[in-house]
Amino acid sequence: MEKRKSMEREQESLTSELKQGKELAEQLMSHLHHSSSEETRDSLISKILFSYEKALSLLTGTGDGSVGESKHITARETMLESPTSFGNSSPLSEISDQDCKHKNVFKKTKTMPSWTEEVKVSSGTGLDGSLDDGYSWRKYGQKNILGANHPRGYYRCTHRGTQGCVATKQVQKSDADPTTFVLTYRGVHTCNKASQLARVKQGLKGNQNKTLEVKKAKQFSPEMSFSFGRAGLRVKTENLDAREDDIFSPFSFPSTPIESEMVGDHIFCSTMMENNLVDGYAPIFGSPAATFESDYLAVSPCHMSSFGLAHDVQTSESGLTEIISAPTSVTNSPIGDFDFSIDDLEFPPEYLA
DNA sequence: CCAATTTGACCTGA
DNA sequence: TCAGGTCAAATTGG
Repeated sequence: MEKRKSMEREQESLTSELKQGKELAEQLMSHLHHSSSEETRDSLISKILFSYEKALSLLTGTGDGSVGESKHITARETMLESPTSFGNSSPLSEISDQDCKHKNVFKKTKTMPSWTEEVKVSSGTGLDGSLDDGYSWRKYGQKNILGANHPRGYYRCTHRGTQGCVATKQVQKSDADPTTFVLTYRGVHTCNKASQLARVKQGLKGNQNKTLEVKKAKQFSPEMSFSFGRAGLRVKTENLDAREDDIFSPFSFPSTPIESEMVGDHIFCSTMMENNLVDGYAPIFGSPAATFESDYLAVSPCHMSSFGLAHDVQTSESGLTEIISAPTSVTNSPIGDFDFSIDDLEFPPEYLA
């Protein structure tokens, strides 16, 4: 019961930090509209970041240390699928698994990494189901889920047949918030596209230390019911002119754990997840989370982004959960992107499709 | 014509 | 037995 109290306190602090972050963001927005001095804006941005970092530290327990639930989470970590089934294991092994499919389909998916994302789209954008994450998916099924108002769509990588890519994802509209989609990714992309993306991403730079921090935080999400997203980060650009294409960028999720950051935190989520899994059930907080893929990690500090409560996002298989929310006024240029923009990236042609 | 989606049947694990 | 996940034939769309 002690624990519960401390959790409540912690949540309060967190909420307050997040609120503050939101307020600051709003201030910033208004400053933007009134073309205030750059200093003012910078200062606001710094405050916002600080606020989020603080919130994050509350989550990770690296801050005031009031986070008492972390181990609990760690324990749950073991729910993650066999670390040897992916990550540093060669994708080929999975492919060969496929060879002996027939009846092994379910087994296979069970041994795959999986994580969940909650994507909030602004209403009226009609983006439903088209949350482009850079990979091409092919729908192979849809099911009504018990207790859910909306059906769940099942997608697999288009290159499954040609390249044996085993990545799959599920998309389901949230009951609570129809503008939110819960995406559950399973498996690692082994298709060319995956490596292309990886290469592109490799070109990005960032702050690795922060990345690790984010990673640690992300590890929490599934257990603590906290989700991370960029909502709070997207402090600005009320630029409603943003085209729908831009809308997609916030949704450029990591479709594969093998990938690292893209433009947002969600990506390392996958990466880190993989890393941690690869580490076996290594201690989350002490884990360097630096394994084979760590070179890809390149994230700007501000990707600490925001978190929200993800009540309904808990996934069965210990998926990582994150909320990526787009502000109602669709925008681009999340704060974390100051170092680069999507436009700077050379996406493979089909990526833009 | 080919690739993607739809949808009911089927399979599996709990 | 049932819910979730996948298959695959039929359908649709470019």
